[in-house]
Order: sequence, then structure tokens, then C-alpha cells
Amino acid sequence: MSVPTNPRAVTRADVARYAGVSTSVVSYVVHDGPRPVAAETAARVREAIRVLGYRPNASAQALRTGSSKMLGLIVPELDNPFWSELAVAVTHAAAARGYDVLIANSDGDAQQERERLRTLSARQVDGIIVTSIMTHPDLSSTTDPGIPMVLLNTFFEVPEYASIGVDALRGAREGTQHLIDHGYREIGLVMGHTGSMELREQGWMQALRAAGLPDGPIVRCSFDRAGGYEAGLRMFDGGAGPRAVFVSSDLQAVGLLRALYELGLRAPDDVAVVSFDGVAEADYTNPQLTVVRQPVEAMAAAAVDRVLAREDPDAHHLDLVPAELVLGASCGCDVRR
Amino acid sequence: MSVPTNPRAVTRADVARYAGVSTSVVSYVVHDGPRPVAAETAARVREAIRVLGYRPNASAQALRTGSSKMLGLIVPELDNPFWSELAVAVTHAAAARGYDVLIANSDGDAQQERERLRTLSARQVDGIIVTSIMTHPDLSSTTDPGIPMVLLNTFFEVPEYASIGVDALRGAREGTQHLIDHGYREIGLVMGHTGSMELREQGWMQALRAAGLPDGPIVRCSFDRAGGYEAGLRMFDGGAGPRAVFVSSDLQAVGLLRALYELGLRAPDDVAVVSFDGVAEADYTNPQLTVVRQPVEAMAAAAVDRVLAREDPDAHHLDLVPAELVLGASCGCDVRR
DNA sequence: CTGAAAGCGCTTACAG
DNA sequence: CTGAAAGCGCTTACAG
Repeated sequence: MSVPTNPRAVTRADVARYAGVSTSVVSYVVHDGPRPVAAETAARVREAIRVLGYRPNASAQALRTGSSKMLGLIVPELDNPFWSELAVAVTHAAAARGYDVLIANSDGDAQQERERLRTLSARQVDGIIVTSIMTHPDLSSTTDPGIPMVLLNTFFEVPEYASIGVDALRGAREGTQHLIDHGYREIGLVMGHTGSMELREQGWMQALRAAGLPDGPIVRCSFDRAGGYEAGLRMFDGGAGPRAVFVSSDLQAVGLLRALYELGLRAPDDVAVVSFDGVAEADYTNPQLTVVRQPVEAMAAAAVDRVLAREDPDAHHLDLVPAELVLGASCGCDVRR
Repeated sequence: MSVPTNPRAVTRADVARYAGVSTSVVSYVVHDGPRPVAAETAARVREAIRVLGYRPNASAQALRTGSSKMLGLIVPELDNPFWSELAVAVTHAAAARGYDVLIANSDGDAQQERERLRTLSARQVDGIIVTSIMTHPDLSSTTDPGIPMVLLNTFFEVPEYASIGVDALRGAREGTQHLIDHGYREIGLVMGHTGSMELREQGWMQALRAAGLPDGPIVRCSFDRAGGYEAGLRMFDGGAGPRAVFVSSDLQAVGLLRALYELGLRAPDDVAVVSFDGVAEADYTNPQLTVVRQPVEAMAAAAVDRVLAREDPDAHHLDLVPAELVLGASCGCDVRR
């Protein structure tokens, strides 16, 4: 009946001893089942749990039940705002369903991605949400086939996996259309290098052609601030360049704004800008970016729901979530949000 | 001798059967010990592991050995760039030592922080690195006393815990001194609300007084972009305000730059700015921010080393890591980095 | 060099 | 309503 003073963690055996019951009863009380427990006994057990500070050992539970109540999440770079915002959204969606999230960073490297997949699998996560840098991630042979997996931020069907992504084609079309609505006739494109983003390029092009406008200039660059900066210098140096640009990510737009700043050009007066993503950073650029916002929370919730739905009626399913145009000042609107 | 086709995960028993050895030998081969194994037997086991795709069940290992090879990391907001950059640094430092990191988000809430601490503890992490929003985090009663814990981003001694933080006092002094060196005589302070940051305020003040300058105006605000924006409006609206400002975080400086932009003021021509932290975002503001950079990698490595050093010779230890002044253009230097 | 056995902490079907 | 027992997959001291 005394509180143990050794540093070893408290186990249900300690609780059982303290409460004067069997270890089974401790479990019944902790889980409120599957066997009934007399009210008075339960109260004694709860008191023991409180006094001793008992928490069930998650490893033992995972081993016994086969479920770790953890979800794995693979992101390319956790220090990229889009991924960190998505990771937070996944964490919240998972928490709402009683799951912790084990976040693994692949550092944008395909080999590390595979390795992280393996360690998540070894850690017995109940499901894995993968946001891959690869257009067609090679996932098949790397994980326990018993672990459900969904692809998040994927814009096309991947055989054997459910995938969830924003409707990038339509989002890009609407973002470009907004620039057209402002009256700009020449609209360039700053586009990141990657097959999976082609839909943004197609959306931009569709909008232009539907309006009977010529294709604007395209500059391709890496998917970060530095890339956008270089693209901006290439597109606008020497006074050339289009009157407006659609940019494939907010971070690239941030780099583009730097290039314009250095070139002595002003947005939106000299160059109007609309970009894709809608991260928090885009709210505080000067001018504030008009963005095609990815509905990060909805995407995360859909991914968690999907990976937890063990039945998996249609593995080929592609779930396209609509993006939303959020007006700022960079397009010429001068809305304040 | 056939590959199992059921979806159940492969266990060492499957490997043993396939290789025609006992399960002990499988362990000996996997861990290269503690008993020797004949070269030919080992080769057969390795082949079986490869063919079957075996990976040891981490839950079972954790239960058996008492070590999960996971470190817990608590951050207030993972979608704040400073915390996400720190989280990545911790992940890298931990990976270099064979540890995965379980990242837990407290959403800046003290109660959630305690709850996350408990779940990390229940998950049998081998150590916890806490970056608390609280000046004096109440950690004592919430975790298994057997789990080592260090405080990261803490600038003062906390009884019973090792803590690691940047030398904020000196960093702030040097950042302010740099503005003084530029010749500014009136230097304001934009300061976040929190006791633990007072050192930045003291550093700013020390620099001013050492130079025989009067204290500049102080505006206090929340520790984010919105806070910096409001502080900027308050400090500079109506044409008033100091010629230079030291800002307690990059994000607040981003908000301040927005306020200046809206007020038609230019940095550094009208107002020079130096801020604290050195996140990636600060590289791409217009103008580029001059920052007192926190050595995130060094801090993360120190925290991981400390939490993994089980001996713990001096729990009261406070490890202060020096910050580094990184020049940009917002102070008036016009260095490009 | 190899294998049988105990035990980490837990859950749950089974017996009472 | 309560408890004794099996077993999840692993590691490792012990015996051979």
C-alpha cells in the first residue's frame, strides 16, 4: 500500500497491488471494459492510478493489440512553410481521432523517403500519409503491405493507392483568370521543376487560351524562394517581361518580389502577381500576395480519414479538393485581409 | 521455405523458419551479437531477411529493451518558422545518433503542453526536449521521472533541469550596437510579450546606455507577424517614431516592414531595422533583414547530446550558445547574402 | 557456435 | 463481478 520510490516506471502490476485487485481489473477500468467492474472497485483502482501516476506503456499496448495509435507522415522538408502547415493540419486531424503523428522528413531525397517509410513501418504505425517529392513514388516494396498508405498532395491517380490533392488545374485556371479579369493581356508563368505540377501550367494555359490571349513567357526554376528570385531576374531584367505573372508557389513569389524590388519595379503597378498555395508568409509580403489557397485543413482531414478507413473500397481513388482564390494586393485589387 | 503470403507482418520467427535456424540466431545476426554466429549461417539468415523483407518490430524491441530509440520534442507551434527550423535541426541531430524524433505540438497552450509531455512519456521515448512557451514550465509531476528531459530555448537556469538557449542578452546587445555603429542615436524596441525574452530587452538597453544614448521608445506586442504589424503602426503612425528599431523576432520584423510599407516609409532610409532569430524568411524580405541569428543547429545538437547523456552530472546546467550578427540591408549596410 | 526459455507490460478470452 | 493464464515479438543470460 505504499508508493514505490524506485525510478522504474509504474506498471499496471503496481496499480493492481496498490488497489488490491488483479491486473485484469486494472485494464478493465482503464478501458472501461470489456468486463464490468464494481463501482467501488473501479473507484479504488482509479485512485491508485492517480496516486501512482500510472500511464499504460504504449509499446506494450502496441505489441499486444497490433495498433500503435500512431500515424506516420512523410514530408519532403518540414522547414518549408507549406509542409509545416500541412503537418500541423494532419496533427490536428489525427488528434481529433485519438492518434499521434510521427513526422518523418525525407529532405527531398528519394532514398531517404524509402528509408523513412521503412522505419515508420517498423514502428508499427497504423497508417502512413506520404507527401512525396516524386511524381510517381516507388512505394510498393518498401513497406509492410498490411499498413494502409495514402498519398497527400498528389494530383493524379496512382495505381494501388488512394491519393488526395488540390484541384491544381482548376485553381491555376482561376488564379490566371483573375489576372485576365484585371485586364492584363500578357501573363507570364514562373513554374517549378516537377512533373507533378504540370497541372498548374495547364491551368494557366487553359485560362489564357479560353480568353483568346497568347501564351505568356515561361521561366522554370526550383520550387523555393531562391528559384523565384532567379526566375524574376531572368523574366524582368532589362525592362522586358510581361505585365502580370502567375507563380506556381508562394515561396517562389516571395523570391520574385525580391527580384522586382532589386530591379526597381513595383507590384502590382509594374507587375501583377498571383501565386499558388496560400501559406501564412504570403499574408505579409509587400504587397500582400493574392493567392490560390490550398485548403490544407480539408486535405489533411481527408487524408487522415482515408488512411484510417481500413475497408478501402477503392484504392485507385483520387480525391481532388477545390482551391480558393484569396485576394490581396499583388494582383491590383488592394483588398486587405 | 516459401514466402508467406498472408498480410501479417514478417517476424523473426518467419525468418528463423526460412533460414532453418532458431530465433535467437536471427537476433544475433541482426545485432551482430552478443553471441557469435558462423559466417555461413549468418549469410543464410541475411538472405532470409532480405527475401522476406523482415524488420524488427520496434514496439517489441522497446518493450523488451526499455529503449524506444525515439526522442520526444515539444514545440509550441510547428508552423512557426523558427520552431520548424529548430525541429528539423533536432531531427537531424537525433538521426545522426540513431534516434527518431516524435514531434509534439503544444499549440502554445500550457495544458496541452502537459498533456503532450504525458503522451510522450507513455510512448517510452528515451528523452524529451521541451521548448516551452512558459517562462518556468511546470514539468515536475507530469512525466516519468526516469525520462531525461532538457529545456531548449531557455535562457536562464531552471532548477532540476538542464537548459540550453542562445545568449540572448549578448545577441541583443550586439544587434543594437550595430545600429549604433551606423550612427543612429534614437533606437526603439519592438518587444514580444513574455518574461523569458526580457534578456533581449536588457541587451538593447545595455547597448544604448553603454553608448550614452537615451532609451528609445518601446512597443510591446504578440510574438508574430500580426504583433509586429500593430507595433509598427503604433510606433510610426503620424510621422513620429525613432530612426531605428531593434525587433525581438524576425516574424515581428516582417509585420513591422508591412506597417512601414503601408505608412509609406522605407527601410532602411526612413527606419533601420535589426531583428532576432535569423529564419529563412528573413533572407527574402524587402529589404533583406539584418538579423541576430540563433545557431539553431548547434542548439539542437547540444540538446540532443545533453538528453542522451544519461549520467547527468549537473542538472542545473545552463548552456548559453552565442548568436551571430548576419548583415543584410535593413540596417543600412546593403550587404547581399 | 546454436537453441530453449524467461520475461518486458499489456489485453482479453476463458473459467469461476 | 474477479482473476489466472496465454501470447503479442523481441533480447539475452544460460545451458549445451
